[in-house]
Amino acid sequence: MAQTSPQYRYGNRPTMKDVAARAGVGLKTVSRVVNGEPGVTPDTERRVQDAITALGFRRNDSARILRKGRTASIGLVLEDLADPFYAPLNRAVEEVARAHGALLINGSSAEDPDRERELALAFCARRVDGLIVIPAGDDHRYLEPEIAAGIATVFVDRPAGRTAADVVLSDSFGGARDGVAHLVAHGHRRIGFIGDQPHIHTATERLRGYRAAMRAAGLPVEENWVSLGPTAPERVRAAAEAMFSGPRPVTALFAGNNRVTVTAVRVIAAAARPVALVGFDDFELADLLSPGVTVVAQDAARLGRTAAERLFRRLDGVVEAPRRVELPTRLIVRGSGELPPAES
Amino acid sequence: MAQTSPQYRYGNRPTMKDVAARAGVGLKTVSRVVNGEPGVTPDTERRVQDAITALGFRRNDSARILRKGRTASIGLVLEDLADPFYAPLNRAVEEVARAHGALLINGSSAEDPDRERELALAFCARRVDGLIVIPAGDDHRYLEPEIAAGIATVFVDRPAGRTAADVVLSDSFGGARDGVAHLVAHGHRRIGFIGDQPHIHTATERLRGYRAAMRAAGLPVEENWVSLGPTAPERVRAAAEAMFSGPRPVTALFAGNNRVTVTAVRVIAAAARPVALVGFDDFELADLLSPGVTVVAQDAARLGRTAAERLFRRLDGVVEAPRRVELPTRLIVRGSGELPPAES
DNA sequence: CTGAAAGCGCTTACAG
DNA sequence: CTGAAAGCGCTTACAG
Repeated sequence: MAQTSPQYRYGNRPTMKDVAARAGVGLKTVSRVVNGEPGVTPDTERRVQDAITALGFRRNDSARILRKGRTASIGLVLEDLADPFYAPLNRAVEEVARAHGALLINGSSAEDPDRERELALAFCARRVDGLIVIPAGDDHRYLEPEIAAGIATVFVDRPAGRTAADVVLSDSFGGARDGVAHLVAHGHRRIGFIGDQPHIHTATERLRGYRAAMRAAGLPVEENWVSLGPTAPERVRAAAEAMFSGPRPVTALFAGNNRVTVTAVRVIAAAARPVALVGFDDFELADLLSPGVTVVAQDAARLGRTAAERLFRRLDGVVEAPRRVELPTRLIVRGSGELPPAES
Repeated sequence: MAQTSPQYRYGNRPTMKDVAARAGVGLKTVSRVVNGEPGVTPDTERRVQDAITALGFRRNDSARILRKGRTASIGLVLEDLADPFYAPLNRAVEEVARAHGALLINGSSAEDPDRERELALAFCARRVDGLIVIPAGDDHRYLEPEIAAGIATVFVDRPAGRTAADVVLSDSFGGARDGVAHLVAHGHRRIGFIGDQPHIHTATERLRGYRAAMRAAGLPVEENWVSLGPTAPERVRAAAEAMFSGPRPVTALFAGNNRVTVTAVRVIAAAARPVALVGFDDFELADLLSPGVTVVAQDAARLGRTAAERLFRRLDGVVEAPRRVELPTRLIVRGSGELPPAES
C-alpha cells in the first residue's frame, strides 16, 4: 500500500480547485460541501463528495486560517515538557483548548529567557490566538506589541515581568509559611530552607514565607540555614549536608520544590540523625516512602485550567483589566513533617 | 501600557504592505529585509527597519507557509500529555524538532482511537510536515492518503495497524521475558502477571514474554495468575489481592507497566506475606522505596529521539522502505525482585 | 441553488 | 539595487 512516490509530494496535494474540476462544479460549491454549509443539492453534494474521496482531498487549514483571521490554536511556553510537575498543567491546558476547538503548540524554555522569548515570538508569528507562558525571564515587554495586536496572553506559575498582564499563581508565600509553621508546631527551632535560584519568583516567595513563619515564631534564621541555587542534585546535596552538620545543625528542612525534596529525601535517608522534612509540591509515591513525605501541594492541573479558561474568556471578547489570580495550596501530612527534633 | 483596544485586534496587524508604504519602498524590498536577503542598500534597509519597529510588524508565518509549502512543524499524538512516562519522549521529540527549526504541535489521544484519528488528521489539515504517533487504535489506514501526499509519519511505542510504516519500539517481549526469568532465578515458581488492556500491543507482548520465561523454566501458568485490563488502581488492586490469596498464592509479581507497578507496591506493602516484584518501566524514586523496586527500564527519551530523527531523515528526502526499530530494555536490580519466595 | 471575482499576507519568477 | 505581477489554497461578499 506504500504508494508514496517522490514526485507526488507536498505541494501537489489536491486542492478545492482540483475537486471542483473533477466534480464539474464551481470552487465555492466545493467549499460549501467541505464546510457543511447549506444550499447544495443532494446530487451535487454527492458528486463533490465522490471527487473528494477519489482525490484524497483534505482541506488545507493553513490557507483557511489566513483568510479567516483566527487560527484556532494557542501556544504554551513551559519550562520543560519532561518535568512531571508541569505535565498535568500541560494536559489541563490541552483539554480546555480542545473544548474550544483549538490546537496546542508548545515548547520548553529550559529556564532560558532567550529561549522563552524565541518560542513565544515564534508562536506569535504563527499567529496563535492566545499564548500561555510560564516565565523563564523577568522582562516581558517584548510581548507588548503582540498583546496590543490582539494575541491574548496569560502568565502562569510565575508573574510577568515589567508588564501588566493576566497572571495565575499558586500562593507560594502562604504555602511555605504554613509548611514552616507546621515544623515549628512540631517543636523545631532550627529549620533550614533550600530553594531554587533567586531570580525565580516562586523561589523568593517561598523563602519569604519561610522567613515570615520563623519571625512569627520568634525564631532566628542563621545565615547558613538558607540556600538558594540550581536544583541539580549535587548542589542540593551539598547544601543539605552542610546544614545537617556543624555545631548547630538544623533539625528540620523545608524544601522549596519537587526536585529539592527528592534529593533531600535521599540525603536525609543517609544522615546520622533523623531530620524532619516538608516539601513544596506533591509528588507521586510521596506517601509510600518511610516516613511518608509531608508536602505543601499545589494543584498544577487547576493552575493550567484556570489560565486557559482566562485566556479563552479574553478570546471570546471579554474585555477587562489584567487580573492576578492566586490559588491556595494544601498541606498534606504524611509523617516526615511530624518528626520531633533530634537530640543534638 | 495596556494599549489594547477592541478595534485594534487581530486582522489589523500591520503587514508587509503597511511597512512598505511607511518606508516608501516596494513590497519585495520589505520581504528582502525581513528575510535577510542580499541586495538592499544599507540606507533602504534602515528605513525599512524603522518602519517595522514603528509599526510593531511581525511576519505572518502562516502566510509564508502557504506560499512556501513546508510548514516547519510536526505533530505528535501521544496518549496523555500528563503521563510521566511520555513526558521525556515528548521533550526528546521537541529537541530534535527544534534542532531542525520546526515547531511541535501535540495532543493526547486519551487511549481513544477516534480521538487519535481526529488529532492526527487535524494536524494533517494544518499541513504539518511530519507526524509522530503513539497509536491508540489498531487501524491506521486512515493515514495512508496523508502519507501518500507526503506527510512523513513515524509510529512510536506501539506498532501501526494494518499499514506499512516506520515504527520505533522497545523490546517489550524480551524485557518482560528477562524480568520474569530474573524472578525465576531467585527461586520463584508461582509468578503472577498484571498488565494493561489486551488490545494494547505492548501489553500482549509483555504477556508473551512472561509466558515464554515461564515455559523456558518448565513452570506452569495457572489461569488466575494472569490479569490484563485497565490500569486503574481499583482494578489492579483487586487483581493483585486475588493472586496474593487463595490456596496457591503467587510469591512474585511481574507488573506490566508503570501504573500497575505503583499500585502493586501499595498492595504488597499491605499484604500478609512479602511478594517479590519486578515492574516494566522505571520510575522516579523507585530506588528510595523499601525494598527498592527492581524494574525493566525503557529509555523513553531515546524512543522519542529515535522516532524524531527517523522522521526528519524522511523529511530531508531520504527514501527507503518502512523500518521497524526495536530498542533494548535494561534490568535494574534494586531489591524487590530479589526477595526469596515466602513460605506459604 | 450556484459560481466568478477579489483578497487574506506572504514568496516566486521575472523585468527593469 | 528595486519592484510590479502572479499565485499559494482557501473564504468573503456579491451577483445571478
